[in-house]
Amino acid sequence: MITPDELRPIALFAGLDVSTLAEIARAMQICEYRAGDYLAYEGEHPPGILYVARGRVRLSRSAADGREQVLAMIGTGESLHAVAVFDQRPSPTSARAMSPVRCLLLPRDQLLHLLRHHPDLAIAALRDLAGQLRDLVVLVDDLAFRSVRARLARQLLHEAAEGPAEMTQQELAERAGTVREIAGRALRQLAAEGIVRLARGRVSVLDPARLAALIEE
Amino acid sequence: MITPDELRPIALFAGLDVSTLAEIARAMQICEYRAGDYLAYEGEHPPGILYVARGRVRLSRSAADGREQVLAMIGTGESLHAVAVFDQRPSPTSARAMSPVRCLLLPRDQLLHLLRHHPDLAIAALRDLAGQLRDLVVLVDDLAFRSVRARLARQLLHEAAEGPAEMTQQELAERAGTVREIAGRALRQLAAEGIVRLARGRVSVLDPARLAALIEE
DNA sequence: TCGCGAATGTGACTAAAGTAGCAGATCACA
DNA sequence: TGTGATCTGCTACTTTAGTCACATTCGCGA
Repeated sequence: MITPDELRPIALFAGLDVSTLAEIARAMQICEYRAGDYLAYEGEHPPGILYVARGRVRLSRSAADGREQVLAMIGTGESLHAVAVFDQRPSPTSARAMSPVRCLLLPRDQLLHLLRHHPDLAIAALRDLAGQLRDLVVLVDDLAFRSVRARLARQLLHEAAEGPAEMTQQELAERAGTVREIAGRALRQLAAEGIVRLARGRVSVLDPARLAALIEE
Repeated sequence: MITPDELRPIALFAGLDVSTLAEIARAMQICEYRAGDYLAYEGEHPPGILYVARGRVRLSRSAADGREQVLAMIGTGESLHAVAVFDQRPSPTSARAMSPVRCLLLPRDQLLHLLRHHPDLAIAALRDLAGQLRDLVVLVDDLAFRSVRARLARQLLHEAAEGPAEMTQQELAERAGTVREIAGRALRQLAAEGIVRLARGRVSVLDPARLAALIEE
């Protein structure tokens, strides 16, 4: 059983009254995943929207030859599967838990029912999708115009905003849309320039300002 | 003055009753543009959603060095500016008329008012945004995994579905996310292989099947 | 503390795409 | 009809990123 309190971290539901929250809570189911589990694969038809209550999920798209491009990292309070649920076509992305993940599933029918009776919720959902669209435009911009070095800089700034980024060079490479060797070389150069410090499974940003400047070539 | 009839081509409004259509029509304003005009630039705050009633609009994103990546071509019945209108941040894209364009502007306030009172409209808008998101995922996939040749093949198939594609190599290059010289080379090779025929300002597809095969490497 | 697996470091090579520069073709329109 | 602008063709060169094949290092549990 889900309590309305558990809906609090989900931005979409902020500002709803208690009885509506209770109604939503009743419609939802809990899904738990271990780190590494796939929540869903490309091409599937998800049963409803998933809201992440705890943990981080990686949305990605894979090529025939096994390469993988990370599209977004979904954190607490954010949603998954909106695209496929709203247009009722196969999901364009795979989703994988990068840590232990707790999700709340809102089945499609119940979602539509809620949207019909709570216009503010629909408008909040529109804002949410608009944000996802904006993020993807930035990704396209990155892939079309920027070098690996610049993309790495963006990832590092984003990931190491507070405290060092705890991730392998492999993972960092995939987020930046490149391969391990290239990411490693770029990182070592950044380290040589005194912009970052490297350790096994960790990158610390020493000079955020210069890193930010690198994003714009 | 806009008549409800003019709203017919806009898929989003299909299925609404006549009085609602009249209400929407009253709230809208007509905007006309000549081929080549910019409807809006990156970073602006659009006053509302634009629906294309006639013509084609190119959404693009430009780099500091002048390169341009086409994000989408918007045709009759489709919408513009949804992202910025819903999340109230600067528009992430520029929009340019590629032919004489007639648009209907629905100001933000009126849009929100309509959405609040017509839940089906909100759900249709969510479906619309979901479709845009799906298209962008395909674009990311293209940029991350496919060669210029494959991207060109996709553009050609899409654009020359019926009749030859009437566009310059420059325009084709921008849609495929590359530069003129590279697109030209790839086109000449396709021509040598008998897959397309080239003429000034025009590309005819001779062998759609082989072209389709090229998309998957 | 041994050893294994994961993570990282490196160099040589290849491929793809972008850059530069210019010539020739074609079109629109004065 | 000619003339400037636009579009296209072509070659040589540079850069960036990806591939391959190993060597090395580190951390942790047996």
